[in-house]
Amino acid sequence: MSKATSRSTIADVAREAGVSKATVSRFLNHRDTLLSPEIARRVEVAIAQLGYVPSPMAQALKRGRSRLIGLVVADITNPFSVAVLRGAEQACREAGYLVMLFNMGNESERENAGLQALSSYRVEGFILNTTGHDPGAALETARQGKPIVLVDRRHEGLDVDFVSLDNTHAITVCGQHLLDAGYRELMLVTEPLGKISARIERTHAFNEFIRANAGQVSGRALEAGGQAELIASLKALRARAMVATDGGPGVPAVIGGNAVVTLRIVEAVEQLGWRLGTDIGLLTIDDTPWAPYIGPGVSAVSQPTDELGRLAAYCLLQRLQGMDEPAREMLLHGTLVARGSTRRTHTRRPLQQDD
Amino acid sequence: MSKATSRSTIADVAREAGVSKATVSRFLNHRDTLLSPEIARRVEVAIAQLGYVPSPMAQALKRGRSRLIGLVVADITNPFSVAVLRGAEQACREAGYLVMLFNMGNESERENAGLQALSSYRVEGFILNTTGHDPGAALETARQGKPIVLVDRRHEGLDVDFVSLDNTHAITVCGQHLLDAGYRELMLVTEPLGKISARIERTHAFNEFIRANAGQVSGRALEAGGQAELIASLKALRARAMVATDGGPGVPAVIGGNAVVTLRIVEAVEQLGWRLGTDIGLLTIDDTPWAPYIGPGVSAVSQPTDELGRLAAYCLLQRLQGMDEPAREMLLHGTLVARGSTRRTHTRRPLQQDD
DNA sequence: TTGTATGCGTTATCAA
DNA sequence: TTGATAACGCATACAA
Repeated sequence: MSKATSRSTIADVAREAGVSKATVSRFLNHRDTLLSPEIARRVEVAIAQLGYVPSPMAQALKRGRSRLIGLVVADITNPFSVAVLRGAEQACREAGYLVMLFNMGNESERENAGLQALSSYRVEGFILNTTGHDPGAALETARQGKPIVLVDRRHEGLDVDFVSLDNTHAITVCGQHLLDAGYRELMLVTEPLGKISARIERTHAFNEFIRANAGQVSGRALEAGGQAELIASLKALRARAMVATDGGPGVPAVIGGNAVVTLRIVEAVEQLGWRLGTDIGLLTIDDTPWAPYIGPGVSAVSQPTDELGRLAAYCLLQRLQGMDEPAREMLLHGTLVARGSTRRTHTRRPLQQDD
Repeated sequence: MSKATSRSTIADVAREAGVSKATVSRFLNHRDTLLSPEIARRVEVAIAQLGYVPSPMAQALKRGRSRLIGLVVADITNPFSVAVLRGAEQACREAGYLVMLFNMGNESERENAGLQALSSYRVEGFILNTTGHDPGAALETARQGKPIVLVDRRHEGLDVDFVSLDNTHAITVCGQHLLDAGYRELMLVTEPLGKISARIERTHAFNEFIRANAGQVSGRALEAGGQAELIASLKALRARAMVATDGGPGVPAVIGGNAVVTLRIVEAVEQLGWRLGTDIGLLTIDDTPWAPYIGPGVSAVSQPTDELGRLAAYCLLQRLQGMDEPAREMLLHGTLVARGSTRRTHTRRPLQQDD
């Protein structure tokens, strides 16, 4: 084992093995070729003895390749971001890359700062899950030929690989499920759209669904600013449902655009004293571990988050290996998980005799 | 703006400004002293013109200081880990450090791999939220004089700064609250203890609380393995509470050791058809955004997670600045957030007239 | 097959 | 006050 207080270098190994630094380097990089078995042995034991580990920093400096991938997320607090991070990190690690994370904490101004910080560490490529609100650094990065993969959110004017949930499909699944469950008055609630493509696409898809099924269903989309506004909109929604004339029992349904806004909807429903499912339907995009236990269970379209992260990493790795095809768009389907919040009648399991 | 396809170096700046590399370097590092205003100006504009940013890699190589901090978390999926990460990352960034994250994905064997990977990048210190199951690399790191701060989980034989929730206090707060709410039969449910200090401490504190209040309350701790075992234990608990004779209504209460296990308890309670609060009390350590909306709301002792992360970072930064005091232990208090799950009677807010 | 020498982008030591 | 130069740890072109 090493005895030194600071890490040993390639020079230490060379001295220990009685060879030159170049030989050690060759052992490290071209083990099989260009090396006599005897020397290889000596180097090998020296490395083991000193516990030598190459310095990626020095390697990066010399090679111009850092084996680092930059991951910038808008908000690490969002479970979706975390899940993507997990998948991406794992895939990168398996390919010999380490992920440097930059969390913007929902401050879109920090986007450029993040890219620059990671850029200065010479990361070889980026996975971005950001607003693209301030596209300067990203565009510059792309212009420099550094590969970028966008996850969940497109950036205007940035023509690069894009990995995301198929929002149109997801919303259609939502709408159809609500239709099948007998809801006739729908509302999509999202956080303020801004330039966030996922929210915009979901809103478009929702409006399109309503238009396509105009005979059976009506609905509108809401950008939920404050909580008061949300509550007012829910009341109005229910009022509209009440006067619906096509035979339904007048129960409206809401689609939550993501887990965060869904929690706000749940809060509003609670404040109104309504029961999920019976008084109002609720369906959310992005399933969470706690969704089954809110009220009668919150129905959800589950995103393949891990898969999205892995896919993003794979795309990036392909680009790093020189692939030069036009920008790709990879849309994955979500899967519906129906629970009590979209069942217009449901009973709580009764207390059992032997309990 | 830069016109180059690859980043400009200090040499480019020197050429552009008509000075030597050394001068540029001095401008960067000792701006105020040792520099004539005229030259400083020239360097400044050259830097701006080329969009020059120093290479932290090269700096690290030369200085032996990477300005990198390694953060190893047991499971990025755990909201607690994320919250700590957030706080730590922010504090580090404000101090000019970047955080390199390594997620172990709950595979304790990867602990050494993580430390070594980050170590090879010459991170200057570590923040660890890991099991310490395989202490080799951590001990070696500490021996090399690299500072380590432990968060939430101690490592056997590793005498370094430790930042955590005050588990004894938290459990006492839990116990007292349940006592005040009239529960007399208690159970602490944790995930398997293993070598995880937080779980062990909470269990000890719980047993101690029961002993200290033996006259009023009884209880036991459960390491919840499978879900079936958990359900059986809950039934047994309720049975014990039923026969309690001190006048109470025979309602037991459970303390969930963390958010993850609490969700399992919620599931079990649901499967049993019990109502939270009335049929069984529930109190969890670590508050979450969804806790208010599970049943009548799940009571919690909220951890100051952000604070914990920041504090860990501060401790580490102090060590990096050469502080050489004995290892410190910083325990922060949690705060109780009482909700319906610890109210033995509670009514859902009724449907309102004007809805 | 192995060793020598050079340079990656910086900082620090020396002269000037 | 400024400039030339060596060194950080490594990989590679070239020489042997």
